[in-house]
Formats: sequence, structure tokens, C-alpha cells
Amino acid sequence: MKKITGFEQRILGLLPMIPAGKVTTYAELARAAGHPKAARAAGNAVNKNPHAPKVPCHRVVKSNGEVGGYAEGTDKKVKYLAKEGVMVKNGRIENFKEILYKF
DNA sequence: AGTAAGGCGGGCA
DNA sequence: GTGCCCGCCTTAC
Repeated sequence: MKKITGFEQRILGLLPMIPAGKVTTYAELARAAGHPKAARAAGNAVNKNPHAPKVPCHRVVKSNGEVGGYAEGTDKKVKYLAKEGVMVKNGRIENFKEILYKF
């Protein structure tokens, strides 16, 4: 078993509960974790992403509707999102508010 | 123990 | 709509 830190486990545990075709924001994850201002930390946890497909990190975007970043490359992230039905235009989520999943 | 970096957020000009 | 600043939390070396 890989020993991971608490915050990481918290964030990673929230990712898989996001329905496909929807997205969430780092701020939301941080908020669900108990620290609404830990968006950065949330991103860090997701970035480590010890579990891969189980933790759809690509489903996590920025609060302003941008795709944000991705360990493998933002370009890939957009690709994966498009496959799930999330249209991304020029690095920004289309219908962001409509597909935004809130905890 | 302290420092540096990170896939951010929000506010203001 | 864009650009700039600061602030927040955590992890890793």
C-alpha cells in the first residue's frame, strides 16, 4: 500500500464520486475537504494522483472555467474531457456552470 | 527545522 | 476581458 498524506486521501476520495460528463473545481474539492482556501493544496494532492483512472483528475478544473493544468499535459486533459462529453474550447470549459458538479 | 514549489482563488485597476 | 498582486494550504527535499 502506498502511504499518502491525509489531505491527499481526502481529495482523492472525492474525485471518484464525480459523475462522468461533469467537472469540479479545485476550490470545491478544497471546500469539501474542509479547507475552502486550500485550492492549491487540493491541486497538489490531485497532481500526485497515486491512483490513475480511479481518480479522474482531468475532471477537475479551475474555478474560472479554465481547464487548469494536467500532469501529462493540459492538451491530454482536454482530450479526455471531450471523450466524456465535456466540451472544451480553447482551454476553457463549455457550459462550465451546467456541468459543474457541486458537492 | 526551514525553504522552495505547486495542475489555485479572489479581488482590484 | 486582461493583467497583476497577494494570500492560502500542503508536500517534499
